[in-house]
Amino acid sequence: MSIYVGNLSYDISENDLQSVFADYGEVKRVYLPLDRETKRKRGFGFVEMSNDDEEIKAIETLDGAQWMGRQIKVNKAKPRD
DNA sequence: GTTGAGCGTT
Repeated sequence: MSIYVGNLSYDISENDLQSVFADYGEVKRVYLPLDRETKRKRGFGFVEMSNDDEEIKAIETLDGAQWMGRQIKVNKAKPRD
């Protein structure tokens, strides 16, 4: 299972994301997709935790939280197609 | 500023 994190500042890094979610459990993977052509950040990212319960807890706690001056959105991510 | 990649046979 993976987590979708939206409404992020374009100024954050994968390390920033990892730091936030690491507070709820071990972060297995973090990914900030860049625009395939411009290489610029798209304002959202993905996080995977080692433990699903901690992952759910992180989603519930961080969704709608104020972070870097923005109210972030956190949800269970959909698998890629 | 809201759902990731690549051009390959795991």
